[in-house]
Amino acid sequence: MSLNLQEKILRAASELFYSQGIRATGVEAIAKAANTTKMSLYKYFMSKDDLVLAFLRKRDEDFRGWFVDQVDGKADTPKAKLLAVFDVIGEWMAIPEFRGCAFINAAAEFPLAGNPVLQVSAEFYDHFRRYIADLAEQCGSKSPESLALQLSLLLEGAIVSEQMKRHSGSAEQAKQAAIILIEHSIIDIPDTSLLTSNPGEQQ
Amino acid sequence: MSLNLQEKILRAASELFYSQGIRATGVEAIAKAANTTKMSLYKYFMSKDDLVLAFLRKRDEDFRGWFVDQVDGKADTPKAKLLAVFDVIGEWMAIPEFRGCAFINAAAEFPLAGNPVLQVSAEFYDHFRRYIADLAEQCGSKSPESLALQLSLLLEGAIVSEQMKRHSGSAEQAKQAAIILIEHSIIDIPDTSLLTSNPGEQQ
DNA sequence: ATAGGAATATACCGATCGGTATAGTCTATT
DNA sequence: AATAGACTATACCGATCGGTATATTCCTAT
Repeated sequence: MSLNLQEKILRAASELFYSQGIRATGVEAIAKAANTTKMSLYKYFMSKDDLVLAFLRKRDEDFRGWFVDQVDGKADTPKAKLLAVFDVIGEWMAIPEFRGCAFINAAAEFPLAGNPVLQVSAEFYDHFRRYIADLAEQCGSKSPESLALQLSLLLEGAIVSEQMKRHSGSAEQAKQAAIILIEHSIIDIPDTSLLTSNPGEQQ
Repeated sequence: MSLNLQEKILRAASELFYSQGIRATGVEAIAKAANTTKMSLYKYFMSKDDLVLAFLRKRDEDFRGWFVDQVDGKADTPKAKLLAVFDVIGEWMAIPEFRGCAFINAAAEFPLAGNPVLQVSAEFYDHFRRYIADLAEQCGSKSPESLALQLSLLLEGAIVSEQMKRHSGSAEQAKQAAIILIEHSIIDIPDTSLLTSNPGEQQ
């Protein structure tokens, strides 16, 4: 029935961190939202920074688990799953609580280079990209890593775009672009390499 | 020689806001960085919020101006410019001061729906997308708005990706994807519509 | 019944926040 | 030389920050 106190605190913190931002959320407000006090909060978490990392790590697990389940519930074949990814993101972006990606937001709030927050955020996207790359490989993509990175750029772009301006069709456009990129990565179309910007400084 | 005091304050604020984050930067630190005091700061700016908006609006102007100049310096034809966009972003992301997109970061720090910060950030990307859409139209793209949105998703994705993990080749991959999308948007390849995720629930 | 640990309530700490009040310094114009 | 206005220096305001000390209540296990 009632949750572990530690989990209650973590849940309250997670919701506030995500909805209001991390720096904008004080520990007093977290304790109040969890129906407890700062004393108990500091019994389970050494510091606010510790709580922030716990939030991000749990979010990493939860989101990826939820995400894979959603995709699996929508599609069976690898190629269909690769496209369903964009539908799942699109549905996520449509919920009113959507406030962008917790990891991108956290990275924006804690810019210092060696910060563990940045590290956890980078790991999340590594995991995410690995998931996409595996699907890409099962599709028969000729360079799964490249395709995975490109698709993840579309996804991240759609998320931050939707965060700044809601309902601008980012997810649909991302999916349309993904269709083209996926198809192009699977079946080769040899005569599209005639596009060069400045032939002299090609890298 | 020496700048307007108001501009000196705005410059100091801009650098600190961008490098450390907005909430993490106090007005006292801004005044100190501008070699002045809080009193003068509050003579020229009504509040910190006012200063934040001034920072974002100036950034909007400056960045877009700088960006267009860079692109124009790299390419002549619309199509070449469309690709040069990715080179410019790639070079920008390589400088050590790079800390992501000021507008995405600001949006992450001020999540409340009606916040003017969010509005200014959305306007920046509207302007940016318009610039891309104009180039796309001059290229003969069949749907310049769609292509522009797709390309901007790639760009925004590359920026946040590079912010979380430096030197992961985001800009190059974004450019490779852009080449395919641009080519596909200009010359039609009719037989790539055989890609459907779940035929029953197509939206 | 009672002891012990878990949780609460509350007050406090020093530091910093955004913002202001007041007095003094400097320089340019007359 | 005097005056005006821009700028500085500094102290202060109430509020809030992350974090702690202390004492009390509550529940459970023996």
